[in-house]
Amino acid sequence: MNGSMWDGRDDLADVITSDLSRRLSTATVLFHHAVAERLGLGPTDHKCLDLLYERGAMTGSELAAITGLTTGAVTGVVARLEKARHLTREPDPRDGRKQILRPVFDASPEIVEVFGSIRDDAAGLVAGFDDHELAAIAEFISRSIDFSYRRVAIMRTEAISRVKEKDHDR
Amino acid sequence: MNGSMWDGRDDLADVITSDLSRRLSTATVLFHHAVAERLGLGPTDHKCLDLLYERGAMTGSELAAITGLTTGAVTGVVARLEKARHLTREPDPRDGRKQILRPVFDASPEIVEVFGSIRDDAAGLVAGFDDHELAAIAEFISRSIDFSYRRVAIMRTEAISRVKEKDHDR
DNA sequence: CCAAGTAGCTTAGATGCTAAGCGAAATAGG
DNA sequence: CCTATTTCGCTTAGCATCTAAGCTACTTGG
Repeated sequence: MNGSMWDGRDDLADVITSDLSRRLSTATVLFHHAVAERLGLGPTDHKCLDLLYERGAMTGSELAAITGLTTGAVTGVVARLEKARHLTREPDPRDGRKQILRPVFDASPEIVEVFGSIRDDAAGLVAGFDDHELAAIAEFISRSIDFSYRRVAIMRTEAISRVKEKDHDR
Repeated sequence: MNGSMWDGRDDLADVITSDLSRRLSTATVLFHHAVAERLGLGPTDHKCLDLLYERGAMTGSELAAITGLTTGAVTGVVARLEKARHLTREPDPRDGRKQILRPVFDASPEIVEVFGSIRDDAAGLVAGFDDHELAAIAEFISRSIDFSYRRVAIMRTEAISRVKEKDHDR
């Protein structure tokens, strides 16, 4: 239960990939949901907004493709986020069908308060590590990000080829 | 966009806490949701099941406290997970009101297939790191888990003291 | 035994997602 | 230039799931 009783070599690697990463995943999902509630957003809205912050402006159909939502759901997400002033919509000058969704960065005092406090706390995550250790951590996180998106893509394509196989033991 | 062009000391720490952790968070949420869909579960059901796997058997009210769900929502979650054979319910011999929710570990071939493939892929996450680097990574993940649960607890208590302040610009 | 607290379930209402289909705009082919 | 196809975002109907409130059953303390 404490965090400092590992001994072996490959054991530690296994602990990271099997146990720690899984626990971090669950904790992250809970955290993400709590932040969404704190901001008055649903989890889906928060997820979409995060993607807009990370990747910059994009269209609704891109957002649907990344999140796996239908375009109908994205319409609702965009309408709520726009009403709450978290994004703006502009028509694409080169394609009249598209609308460019642009995240609003001049955050409200509400958001500054929440994330300011979080950011201060987050400094403790990297306290005491030297450059070499930080580089290893950064590399691990980068690989984890790639891993997640890679597996999401694989699961989506599997889902397509699996089509419909429902009512399997009702 | 590539993952190997950092130079400074504290810059790297900032990149980890501000940028990389956030991107990992978003990727993790998408991943978690995709796994849930792959298993035929909703995101909430999957989150609860993960908690049961991690922490072992618990009661419904504990699950509600950890996830922030109402007890009514937990009732629905438990009913669905039980029907899908992901958990069993036993009455608590010492308290007739409680029901002990026990996760089922003899997973279906479905689950073995999904997570077997994922586990093989995950081995690449730690490839090439030495013991020292792995220890740093493990420590960082442990801190991140603690961080997430700590901030969730803080946000929940803030939400209580904030009570009702709705309809703020409809 | 009775009062108060706790655990889980039920109900009503609201929200948000999917699936299917629409019109408008861009592209391809003749 | 003109039509056919594709793509984009929106609308609608239906459904799943969450919250809030109240209920019953059980436990605990006087």
